[in-house]
Amino acid sequence: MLKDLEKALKAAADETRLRILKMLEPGPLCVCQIVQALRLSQSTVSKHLSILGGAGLVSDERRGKWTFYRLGKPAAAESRRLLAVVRACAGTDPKVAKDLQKAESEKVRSLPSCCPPRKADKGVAV
Amino acid sequence: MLKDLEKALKAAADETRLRILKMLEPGPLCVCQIVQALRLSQSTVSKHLSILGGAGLVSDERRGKWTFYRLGKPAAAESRRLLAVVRACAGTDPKVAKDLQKAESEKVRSLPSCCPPRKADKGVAV
DNA sequence: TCGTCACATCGTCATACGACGATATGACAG
DNA sequence: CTGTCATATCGTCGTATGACGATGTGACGA
Repeated sequence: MLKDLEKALKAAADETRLRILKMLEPGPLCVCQIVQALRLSQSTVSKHLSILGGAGLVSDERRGKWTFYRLGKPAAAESRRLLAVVRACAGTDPKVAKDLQKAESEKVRSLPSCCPPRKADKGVAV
Repeated sequence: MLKDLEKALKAAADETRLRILKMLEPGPLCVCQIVQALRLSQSTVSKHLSILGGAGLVSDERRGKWTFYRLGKPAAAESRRLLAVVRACAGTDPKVAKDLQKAESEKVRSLPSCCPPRKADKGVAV
């Protein structure tokens, strides 16, 4: 349907959400890490993630108190195509590079408290 | 740049503009034909076309009094990719089908007055 | 030159969207 | 149970966006 395509495009058509998508390309992140990297309020980030999720561009996985987001797993055909467009573009954008860097450092810093290894858990795909 | 990608996505992320892009897939149309098919005011359609043009998703060609629009010729890599996504999606949407039909009939009806064959013009790619 | 036609641009209005702080929810620690 | 932490949701505010009618512009035809 046309409306679905519009929804997916609208979800992606926002700088903040594009930055989030770019941050998730290397792998999943939990909300607090994204908040730290973007330096936006938690409520704002949460809402953006909700919008991305509603469009099938990301999916979430609850892990205890934390929620990890990754690039769309359920991925309808259109979402996957759209993600491919995002992946192929703006790869060298300075803001994106900085976000990735921050996310990486936040990942390292928050790992001990944020991602305690659980039994039967072979690492959190850092 | 991230902003360019955002601009292209924002341009495409609107139902009316998606309908226009879908209408242009079979071939160029002039503004009046699009207006008739969409049943929107001329100013509204013109603005949408301007937005699409600014994002490189369509290009215009003046032909006397008329302006024909076609899917983005200058097409930066990202625009071309995005158009491919649009092309691949919502192909069976009922609204799109109806638009195409209307555009086709408008094309036929307006052809004599709208697209007078000019010397050294091998047809207007109807 | 004057009027008309096709289209672009401007000004305005109602609605949509993104930002935030405040608050609700749900999982764990004590 | 109670408190705390990580997220989600709600209410609000300022700005962006899409719709329209009115008007400007440039290319014809009389």
